[in-house]
Amino acid sequence: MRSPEELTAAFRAAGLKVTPQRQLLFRLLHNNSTHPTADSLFSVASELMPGISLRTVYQTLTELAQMGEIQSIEVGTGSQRFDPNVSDHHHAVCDECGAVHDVYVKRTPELAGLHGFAVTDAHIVYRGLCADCSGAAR
Amino acid sequence: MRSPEELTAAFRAAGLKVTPQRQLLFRLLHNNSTHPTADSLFSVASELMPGISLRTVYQTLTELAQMGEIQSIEVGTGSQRFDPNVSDHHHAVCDECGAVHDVYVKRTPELAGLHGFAVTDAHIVYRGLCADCSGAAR
DNA sequence: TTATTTGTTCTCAATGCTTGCGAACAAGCA
DNA sequence: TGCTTGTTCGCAAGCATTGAGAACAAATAA
Repeated sequence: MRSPEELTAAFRAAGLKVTPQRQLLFRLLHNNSTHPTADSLFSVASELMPGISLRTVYQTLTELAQMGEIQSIEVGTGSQRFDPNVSDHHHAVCDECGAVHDVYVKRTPELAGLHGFAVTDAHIVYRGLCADCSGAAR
Repeated sequence: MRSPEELTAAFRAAGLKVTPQRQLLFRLLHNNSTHPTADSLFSVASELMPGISLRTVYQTLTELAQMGEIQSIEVGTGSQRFDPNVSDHHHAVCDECGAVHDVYVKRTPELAGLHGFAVTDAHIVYRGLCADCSGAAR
């Protein structure tokens, strides 16, 4: 996604208002590679802005997703996750700690054995253990 | 998954009881390639066995999944889907009608750009329009 | 600076999906 | 047939997410 400054301009250009809540979320999402859930963002946001509503977090995330600034992903962890990285990539989910990592793949395989399906998107979810969890202790 | 008869034997062998509810679900799942949700199975089951509980459907599906007879998949349609096809395959979801089709892929791409992640599973979800929806009229 | 408009935030309730719990029940075996 | 133990059912609770409406504040014009 674009920088908080650019988003501010983009929101205004779109006739949307730039509120402190939105600016906070812009900042929390910028360069954020943790693939946060709405709730985890809400937790962090609440510390910086007590009183902010979970509803507002959801709403802003939805808007950003509609604008194409972030993408909403579903990796089987029960709740939506949001990713400010909107380049074409995939995800690796650690079964141990739940961490989600970005993965780049040379070429997504063409589907086989199915005729007439017009693919517009393909998303791969890898599962396993991340470096931290598969490594050392435990 | 195995046939209703084999499942019956397997359940008994595992010390589990074979109830009419379970037998019905075995039959409804056998050769079922619709990737049903718990609720859609419940609807069909209810017509054949009025009074069956959605709770029982969930429970039996969970057991079958734990036994490895079916797999629970999550393709971003809001609810879990169950697939009696437990071979190594992937899924194509129609954005129009929601249908889920099985897809076989020659080789899942190795992940790149991420070090130390030990992959145990990879699942690809394709999105687009199925033959029925991308084809003719609409 | 103030007033006005219009989009935003917040609270609360409601939804959809899934699971926990406990009482009534029935399959399987002696 | 009777007993034991797993099963079913109904209901409530849990979590994630969304809808609705009143109070509010950003943006713009006066």
